[in-house]
Amino acid sequence: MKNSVLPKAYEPEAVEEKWYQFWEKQNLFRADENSSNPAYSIVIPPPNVTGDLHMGHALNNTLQDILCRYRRMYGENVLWMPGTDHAGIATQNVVERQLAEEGLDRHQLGREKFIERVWEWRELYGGKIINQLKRLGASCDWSRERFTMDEGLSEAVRRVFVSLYHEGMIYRGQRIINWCPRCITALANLEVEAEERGGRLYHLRYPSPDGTEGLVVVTTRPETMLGDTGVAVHPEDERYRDFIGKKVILPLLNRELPVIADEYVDREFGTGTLKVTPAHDPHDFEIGQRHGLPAIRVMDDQGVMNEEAGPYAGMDRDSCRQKIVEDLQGQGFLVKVEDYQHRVGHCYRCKTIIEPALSKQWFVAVKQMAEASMAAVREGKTRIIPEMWEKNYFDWLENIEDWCISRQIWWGHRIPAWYCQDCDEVIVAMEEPKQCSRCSSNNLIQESDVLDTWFSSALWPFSTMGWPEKTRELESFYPTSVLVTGFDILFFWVARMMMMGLHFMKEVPFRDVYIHALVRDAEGQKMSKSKGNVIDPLVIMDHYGTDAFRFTLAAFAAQGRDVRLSEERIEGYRHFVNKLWNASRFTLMNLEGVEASGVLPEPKKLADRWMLSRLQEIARKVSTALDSFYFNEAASVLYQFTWHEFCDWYLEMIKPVLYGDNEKEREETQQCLLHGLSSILRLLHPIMPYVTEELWHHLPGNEGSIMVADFPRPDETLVDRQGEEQMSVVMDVTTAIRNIRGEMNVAPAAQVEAMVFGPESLTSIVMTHGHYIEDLARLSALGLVRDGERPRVAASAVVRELELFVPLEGVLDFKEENRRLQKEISKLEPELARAQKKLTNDAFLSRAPADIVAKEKNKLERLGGKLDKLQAQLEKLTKLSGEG
RNA sequence: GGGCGGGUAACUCAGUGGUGAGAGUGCCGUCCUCACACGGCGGAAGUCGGGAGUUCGAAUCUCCCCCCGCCCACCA
Repeated sequence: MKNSVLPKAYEPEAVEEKWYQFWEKQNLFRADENSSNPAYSIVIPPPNVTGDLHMGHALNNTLQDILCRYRRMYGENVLWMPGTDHAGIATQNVVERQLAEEGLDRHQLGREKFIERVWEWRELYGGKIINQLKRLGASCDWSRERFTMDEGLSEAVRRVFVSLYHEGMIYRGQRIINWCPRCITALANLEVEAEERGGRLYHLRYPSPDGTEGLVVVTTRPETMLGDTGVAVHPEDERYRDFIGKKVILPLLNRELPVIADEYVDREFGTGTLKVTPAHDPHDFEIGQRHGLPAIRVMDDQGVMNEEAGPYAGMDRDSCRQKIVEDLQGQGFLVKVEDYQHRVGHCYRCKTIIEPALSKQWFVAVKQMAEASMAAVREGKTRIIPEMWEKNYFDWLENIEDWCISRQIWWGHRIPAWYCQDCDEVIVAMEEPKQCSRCSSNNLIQESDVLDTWFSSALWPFSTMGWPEKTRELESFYPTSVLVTGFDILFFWVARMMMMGLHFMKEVPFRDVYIHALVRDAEGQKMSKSKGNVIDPLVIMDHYGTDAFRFTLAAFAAQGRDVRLSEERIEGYRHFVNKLWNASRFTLMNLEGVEASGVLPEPKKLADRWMLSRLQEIARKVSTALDSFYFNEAASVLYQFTWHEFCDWYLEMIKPVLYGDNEKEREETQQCLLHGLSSILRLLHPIMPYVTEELWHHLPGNEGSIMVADFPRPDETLVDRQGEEQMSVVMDVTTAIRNIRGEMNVAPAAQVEAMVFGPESLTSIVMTHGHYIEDLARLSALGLVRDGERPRVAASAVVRELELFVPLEGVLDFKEENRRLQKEISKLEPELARAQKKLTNDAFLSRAPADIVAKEKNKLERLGGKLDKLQAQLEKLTKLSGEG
């Protein structure tokens, strides 16, 4: 055996880091904003700086990387814009937790020191996820890496805020918002997760001032009664007609509450009366507005009852609820308590129960922008793929409400608004004003709130490219080609980028939005730390190699489905990487002295013709698949071809030529082999960058990176239908003989003879290319028989119209052969019956398209012929065994 | 309450246009044949969740039902 430069098995750890450094050093990820090549751009969904690479990132970025590498190899000018998100609340929480471990809280530090501390934290840990992305092979243009809080992006944020404010689309208003008493901030509606909970429905009696029974109201949150300023009934509710306009007494606080009539009240629910708490419920707030009821906030920002709560002041909301229920019961106001399932809002960052509360906040009026965003998709300016997500997108935008963008945290973009302490003027500006624009006072205080983290994310496609400057980047790369993301942030991010992009760039931010699945564990559960079912991508990469991992993700990324990751599957694809490795090893062992000629000789041998022809079909399929985001299709086509056509058939078929001494033939085949392998490597590179790069450099004639090699395009001149047809006969005959050998327990090393009988069109193929069959089926000879000369004692088979015989004089097990033929026949019969039934059906004959009928007739004939032959073979066998 | 996705071989999943049910893993048999045992060759294995309908023909289209998962929603 010749020596090989390659080890026997692929060792990922030995090559991955080397090639990543090579790519970076060669500057291959760099996009050229001045290039004249067609541009292809993707902005990364910026991972949180707090983040560790998880399966979601791994899938998301693998898919992006596949697209980018593929397009680059097609000669396009690819920009993959990377960066990270400051992730306001999430990051602040992480650093606060760290402080807590030191026995500190942020208030002790003060705002400035705390922010410094977060920046420090970011310096230390913020790069982690970037390095993990590199490990994954991500070919981002790192020279352009951005952070949502860096100088340029912060300016873009201010510019957008100021502009929207002056357009009247950002305003400040007193509203019921969602308040997280743990994060101590307002949240947008989207940031509240409703969860089904087992709660209680309390029936409370509010007596009349004259001491009579009054009204019974129902509530799930009895502590809010302290903020009640009225009781509402339906105007047409006969039961309560006499109460309207009168008063009832609020127990415990003995406040008089007006009874009002409002159509919002549902007569069917509970008792048909509604306690109105304008400061702690959005509907109540509206009712209060309609009827001029005061709004009394009874809780502070931390969820502790305030002075308005009278005797309950200072209690947290939970113990207050308990105490109130106790007191009401003690005083006879608690009528009844029922168990009640209902949905309760939780903070999406810390899972604390949300408190709806009246508060002055900043809002974006989004209706107009939402309309434009819907129109853009409706008009096809942006495609959402798979299409089913369009519906969700439209539904959300249709029902959208103004977006609360102010957060009472410290980490984030501080709202560029200043309040004059002397005249209450509000000044919104890019830079800090020197004095009040109305009263010239210089006693100005900046708004302490920061912006929702998603506000800056919404600008990502253009802020990362230098907006508001008119940059070459924007000119070349905006709108971006595609956005690749999970459906969990369709509303948070995608819809908002559409709004902002359309508003400020007057153009959609992306042509396509590809929505991929969520990664779950093998049981279909969402991976989470608390469930302990997290599979760490880094561990997987250590264990199986990055390429096997990426291939698995691609193979799993069927559209519109969850991805259930199983390690077994990854292991399977590690085997595939190894298979590719060994195919290359084999190739290299047999290419000694071969120079890459660059020109493929016209292939003459069937194996070469066939392989090259198939390769064109594969190249076509892979491109089509990647163009339409069918990553799994690309992966499976490549897997199938590489393993089961190239390795199993082609490599086996060319061995005699490679080992033989016909130099001319050998050289020709060597060139074809080299071309085949080289093409496979290039086709696989977007999915498996490392192993393909490593192997690429071992092949003769390759100087630079495979990253900049041409992606194979189908070459019509290499398509050889006739060759494929001939090969298919050769393969079928080979398989049939192998089947006989296997089933009849012929020793693998033993050589047998085989002969065929049939029409010349087929026998000529078999005889011309018989050497392949002889070799692959281990035959000592392959011959023709004439009619009437069929061998007596032989195992037999039928391939198309060919009868095939393997004489086994003396060793033929008649029983076994009988069983084998019966099996073949029984496989055929139902199929044949189906075809017969169809063809005797007048309706089928008259209504089905002619080509379908023809096809069916053809099938019947084919199967019928085959069956006849098999039966004849069986008969003969039976007769023979009777004699024997 | 509204909507979406899924239920195909023991397991995990493909099946994009209606016309002969596929892959990987696992399983059985066999072979350590000079690229690869992370391998080769051969084999077994599915009433395509249930029911009805449309059609010449349905895993695929329509309707109903069951089960699983998800999203949205202001009945206190």
